[in-house]
Amino acid sequence: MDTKKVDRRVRKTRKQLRDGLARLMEKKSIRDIKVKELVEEVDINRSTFYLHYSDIYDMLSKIEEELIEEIEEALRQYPLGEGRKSMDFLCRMFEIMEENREIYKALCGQNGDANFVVRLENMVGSEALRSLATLFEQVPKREISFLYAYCLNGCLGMVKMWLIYDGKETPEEMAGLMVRMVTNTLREYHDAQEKSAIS
Amino acid sequence: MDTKKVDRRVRKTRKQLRDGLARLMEKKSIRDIKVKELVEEVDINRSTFYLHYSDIYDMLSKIEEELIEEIEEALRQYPLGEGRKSMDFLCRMFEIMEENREIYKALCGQNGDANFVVRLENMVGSEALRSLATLFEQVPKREISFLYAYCLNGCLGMVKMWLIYDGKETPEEMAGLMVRMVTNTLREYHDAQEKSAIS
DNA sequence: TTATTAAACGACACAATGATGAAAAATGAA
DNA sequence: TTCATTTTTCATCATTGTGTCGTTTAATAA
Repeated sequence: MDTKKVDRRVRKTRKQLRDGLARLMEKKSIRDIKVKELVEEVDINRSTFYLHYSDIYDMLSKIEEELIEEIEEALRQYPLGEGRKSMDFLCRMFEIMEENREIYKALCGQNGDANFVVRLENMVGSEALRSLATLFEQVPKREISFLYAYCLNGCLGMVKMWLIYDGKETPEEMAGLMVRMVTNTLREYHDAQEKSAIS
Repeated sequence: MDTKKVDRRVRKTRKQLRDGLARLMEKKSIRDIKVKELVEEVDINRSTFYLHYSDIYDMLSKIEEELIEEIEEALRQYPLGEGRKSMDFLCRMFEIMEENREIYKALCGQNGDANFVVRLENMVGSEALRSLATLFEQVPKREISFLYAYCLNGCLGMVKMWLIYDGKETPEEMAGLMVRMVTNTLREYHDAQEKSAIS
């Protein structure tokens, strides 16, 4: 990584700002966190903030970018395909989220950023459910998008629940539970497929 | 209703402001809509805005309040219980959302308000899934909250999909599809229940 | 040690906010 | 229609946060 190449001072201030933002987001909505407030929280000159970000939302979106990137890397590492691979990815995803639980909690919670959730959804969704593509062939065209939305948002709901209520479940347990949920939802179509395979 | 009791001027300005906000929200995120901008959009004096709302977010939350209230009324009208009642409520809910599709789209979409979605979720969720309480008895305690989160967020995902992509499905079709999805998800537990009833 | 780079500092014009009091306009009730 | 009431408008003001700059100070990598 180019992590080592960045000036220590830059690393330090970015970390301070990021931690400070997470701290402030626990207390209040991002909508009324001011640049001035943040730099006072972490005791950094306001000019310095503008050296790194153009405003609070720019900063937020750059943090989100890093988080998304981390998940994308996991997707590359465990390219989805057959069952086992999906589990591996999901486990890794929950691990990543556990490591950054505070910021994920803030972003996915009540005062969170709907945009971030949508981005997560699109990225994971388009990949994660691709492995179930064959199942979807049995679904009537008109229903596909709703079935897709149902499963995807359902999974995201589980993630949110786990994040926000500080769930003690291990990444493995969560991944297993999630796969079971989706499997149940798709069983109807799965059964139909088996039937048509027999006849 | 006290709708008639409010001064015509007040009704007029509130409506202007509300429509103007919806118009602005199509173009940009609520986060950078300014009071000044809104009052210029609808050609109303800035002081007048402050006569009604303390700021843009106060205005938004009051609009949300009205929307929530409308759904709550539907819940009172069709108190959930057994199957048929749930369908009636869901149909009515989709009707309400269809009538206000633009504002719902804005609030539930990418630039939407996470807080509003959470409120919808809590209200509908706590009521709508109560009717399935008996089914949930069969679910292991540890899994209940995740099953709940999965179903609830899955349903919400369907709603969002329908709103955002201007789904042409009728409220009845959507309600039916939604019930089917949840039923499928719960089938595993439902079957277990039947088995245990036999043994 | 030294050249480079980042952070701090002070200053600036600017935009939006929120509040105020008084004048003008619209309204509902008689 | 008239009139008292209420809302909206208007001009003004102090306040706060924004974004940008040039300079100085300090930390860093080599």
